[in-house]
Amino acid sequence: MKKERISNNVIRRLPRYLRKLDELMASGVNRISSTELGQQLGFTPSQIRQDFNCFGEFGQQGYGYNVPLLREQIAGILGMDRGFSAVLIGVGHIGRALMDNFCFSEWGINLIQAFDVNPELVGKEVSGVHVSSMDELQKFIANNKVDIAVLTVPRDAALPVSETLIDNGINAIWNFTNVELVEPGSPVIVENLHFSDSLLALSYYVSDYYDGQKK
Amino acid sequence: MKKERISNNVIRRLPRYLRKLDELMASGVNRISSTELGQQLGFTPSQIRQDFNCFGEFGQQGYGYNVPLLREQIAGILGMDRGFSAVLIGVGHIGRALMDNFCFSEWGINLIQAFDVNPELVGKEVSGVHVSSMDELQKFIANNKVDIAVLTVPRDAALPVSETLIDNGINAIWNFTNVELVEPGSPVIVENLHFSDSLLALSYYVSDYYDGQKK
DNA sequence: TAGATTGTTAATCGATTAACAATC
DNA sequence: TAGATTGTTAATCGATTAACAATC
Repeated sequence: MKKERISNNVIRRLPRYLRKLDELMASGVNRISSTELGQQLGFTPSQIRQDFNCFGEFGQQGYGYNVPLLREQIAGILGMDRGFSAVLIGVGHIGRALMDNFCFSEWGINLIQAFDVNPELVGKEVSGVHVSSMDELQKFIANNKVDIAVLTVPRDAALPVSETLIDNGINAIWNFTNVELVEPGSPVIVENLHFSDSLLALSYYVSDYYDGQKK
Repeated sequence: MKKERISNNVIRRLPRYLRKLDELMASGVNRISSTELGQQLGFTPSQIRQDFNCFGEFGQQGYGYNVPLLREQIAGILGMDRGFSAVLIGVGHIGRALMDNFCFSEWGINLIQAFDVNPELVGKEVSGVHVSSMDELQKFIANNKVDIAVLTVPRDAALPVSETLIDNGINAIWNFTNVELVEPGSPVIVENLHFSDSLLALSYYVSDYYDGQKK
């Protein structure tokens, strides 16, 4: 695998490649060219070849790409085979939605424990995952290898909880709280899923569409 | 307002500006320079000035930017004052999480109706929004101005439901299904919130971090 | 007026696209 | 061998950063 710094743009495209390749595999396609793949994804063939070549030579001249092989390569690059473990903090609506419906293991992540303040939830199992009291969070992190914290607490709890996590050695947070958790330049890896940012971008494009119609 | 095509990168930064400005207003800050704003957001002052100048002259030389005024300008650009209406399809876990916890009105969107196939939900109110049968979806769209459809149905229903929506004139979809809804080049505005793509990007950065440590 | 900070042009940097030799 | 398609270099395009005149 090459060592040059991979741009964020490339990283963001990898999961889309992965989903498309899964889809192709499911429909029995074993081989695909960058041209065909580009048409299906809306990318140029050049871009696809450049993207893959960031990580090595996955194709074969005159043939194209072997779908299952390429799929495995990309899964490896994304760390899906590393057995990362995650804990979920905040078994509210979104937390529960993730536990019940989002298949962490499909993406190579083990959700090993959940935490909540609600005494009615503590001690129960939700979708096969044990819910512990927030009081036990620190001890759990200290005694278990936890690679990722999924943060689904209410807005007000976001900052204090994230500070606890970071102070106890958590280095990566999947953030659903719509709150910026760290200062710019922090070494902690925070992946934000800011629903409102997404909705506002949509709102902009809808506005833009209506404005275009008027003319 | 200027007319040049605004790049997607700029659009994606606008909601972050908005959140930061709300925060500044809440703490009573009335005026800010591009330098200070840049430090707080991790952007360069140049970028901030370029971004704002896409839409007009919002600042004042020698002074900086008026926080409430700038906030209003950005809210307007994002279409928050247009009174867009939305319907939500699929009152499952994620749908419910949005209805109960996500404040659509805070972002200028009116959630006017929800739809589900489950007869136990149909006719009920969820967080003040009426849940109708999926059978009534077509009629409702025909008889009401609906700007945005929030798609929170299970994966299998994603494509058929989105086709129904589009066939009935829906032009913008906020997509939580982790499924690509339209072909590349479609005129329909789809804003994807692909949880798995986000998690995999995080997984990549965690892998990358561990690889860096090893050396 | 002097100082501060924008608006805007120019320079740089990086990402995408095109082209083509290498090779299966 | 001929055809296809990659890997990779070069060209283009666009986005970010720097610089500075305009001006509050």
